[in-house]
Amino acid sequence: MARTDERFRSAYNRLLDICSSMDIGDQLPAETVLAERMEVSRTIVRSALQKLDSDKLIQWEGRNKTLVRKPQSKHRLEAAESALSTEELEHRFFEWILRFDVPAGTSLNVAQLSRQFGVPVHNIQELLAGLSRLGLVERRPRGGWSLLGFTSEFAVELSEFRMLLELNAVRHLLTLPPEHEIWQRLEALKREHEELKAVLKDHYHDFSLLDEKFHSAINSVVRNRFVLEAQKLIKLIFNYHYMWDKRDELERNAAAIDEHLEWIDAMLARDEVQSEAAALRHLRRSKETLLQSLRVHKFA
Amino acid sequence: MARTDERFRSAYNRLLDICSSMDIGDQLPAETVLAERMEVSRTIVRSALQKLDSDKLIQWEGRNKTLVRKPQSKHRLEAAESALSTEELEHRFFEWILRFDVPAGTSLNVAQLSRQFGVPVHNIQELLAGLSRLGLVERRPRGGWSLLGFTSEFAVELSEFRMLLELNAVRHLLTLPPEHEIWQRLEALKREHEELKAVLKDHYHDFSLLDEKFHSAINSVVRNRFVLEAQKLIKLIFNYHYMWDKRDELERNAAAIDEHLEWIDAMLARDEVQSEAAALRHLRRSKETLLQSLRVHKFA
DNA sequence: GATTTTGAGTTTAATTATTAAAAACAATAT
DNA sequence: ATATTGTTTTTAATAATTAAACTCAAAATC
Repeated sequence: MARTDERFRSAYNRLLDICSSMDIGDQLPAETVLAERMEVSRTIVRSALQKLDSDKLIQWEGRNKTLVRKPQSKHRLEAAESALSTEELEHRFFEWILRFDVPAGTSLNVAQLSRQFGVPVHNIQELLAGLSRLGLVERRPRGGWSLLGFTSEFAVELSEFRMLLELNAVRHLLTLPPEHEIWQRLEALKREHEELKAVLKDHYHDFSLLDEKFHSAINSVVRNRFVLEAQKLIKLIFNYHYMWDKRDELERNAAAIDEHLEWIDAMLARDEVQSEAAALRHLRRSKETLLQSLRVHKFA
Repeated sequence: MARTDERFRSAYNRLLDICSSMDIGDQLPAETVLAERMEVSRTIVRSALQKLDSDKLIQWEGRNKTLVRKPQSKHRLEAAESALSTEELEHRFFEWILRFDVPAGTSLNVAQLSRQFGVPVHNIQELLAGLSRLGLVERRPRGGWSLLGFTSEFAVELSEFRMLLELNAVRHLLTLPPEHEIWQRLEALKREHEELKAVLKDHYHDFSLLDEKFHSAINSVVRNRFVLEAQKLIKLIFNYHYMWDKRDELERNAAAIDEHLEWIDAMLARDEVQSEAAALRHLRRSKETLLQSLRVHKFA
């Protein structure tokens, strides 16, 4: 068979809803109106009307579409569970790779991944084609794909790229006028860091959320689609590593909070040199942590 | 039907060549050896051998494959002209967009592009899936794709991203030791710029090549897959604009050469402040040129 | 008579089915 | 033992298929 009639099914159900809100004997609006309202083509509207007619829910003659009886729940068509969206698929793919430490060089095959994630082969193809542009996977000469990423070189390069982007964000941030909302956000973040620091022993798990919030704030001052796209990947990878590298979590988070605070203070003082220095210190340590967690996993 | 037997046909022809270079009564090598030499799977080798056998060109019994008679040109299978490679396709796609000023928001349809470029639908799908990751195209809700890029915002963001990357490269370059090969390359580039400047009136078209060479040299000191990937796109777009924006080409190139020379001199003098300033001056003007050429094309 | 709406036919595109090709495995000959 | 072949299984590219969108002419309504 060819494409699914999922679009038809959901449109039909929406049409039932429209019928429900009408009285028996009322006329349904014109095909074009329905098509517009339901955001589908007239073709779908017509086939849905046809089904309503043959199910004796409406009487359809020319442009008269009279509601004969109110639809009941038994009339609804069950919608096939919607497949994962592109973003969900991507998320689950990374989750799989990071959680199971799928090693670089692993050959990926489309059919197997398609089964594993319960999505059409097509979607996997597109995902891989996209990731190949980020240098994460590679098409092998005689068909098939091969996972490249998540070697330590990858982590180093990603970290360095992250430094590049965040240092740029910091430089840009320091040129913003005092009335810019970022300064308030930084003040708030400073308070949140101090609050968490006070109760860290019992809440050190909360840091990863605060960490993301902080870095997002810094990066938010740069509006650039290329930077944004890169940050998506960076966030994903760093976050996953935070999630399961549990060694010395308390100590690491305590150190990170102090580094953040230094960094925030330097920015609030509009001190360019100190800000960059503090940013570098934190980003370098972050890179080391990522690298170390990769090593630990490799030899675990 | 499913996939073409193009691979088989070309393998068969190559096998005929091998037979031609042998004498009647000779034995063909083992299947694995043939497969390796011809860079195809044994499956193909075996089906080609089968055809040779049934065409009475060889006698095949177990591991004896005896050449019975020499193949003639009539035995050759005609091969379908080979399709474009992924990179060629990408190149031609950008060429089309930039040359015909395909406006942002244009709906792209896979079947039509497939015909236009003479490649299977499949390849177009993959190309678009990849480009969607760069924010150049977008999948539309009701199927199909839509071109996003090449608005002036895109040009601005691309230019700014380029600045970010090249300034980073400059900073990194200045930390390299005197024995690094980049310094010789810069000296050579300086000479080339001066030579071209002397004869610019008659050879101003040669600048775009030198320009690419110069920027590639600067960027070559950064080894990072994300940076590299971004630079591919940047190079492509800037180069195309150079290619057909012919207004004031002589003046623009003369100015650019002077900017490059200032920049090179500052780097050779290991002057960090001057290098960055010169780089910024050139990159800012470059951005303006790109923007202007976009405007001109839009209202032409 | 102009406009809206419908009917029918055509085109486009997503997905499945199919087949070529590759890979894996097992058996046999050297 | 090792090299080679025979067989089976798996994978991936593409053609066929069908849902959905689009187009245009005819008919109905105002």
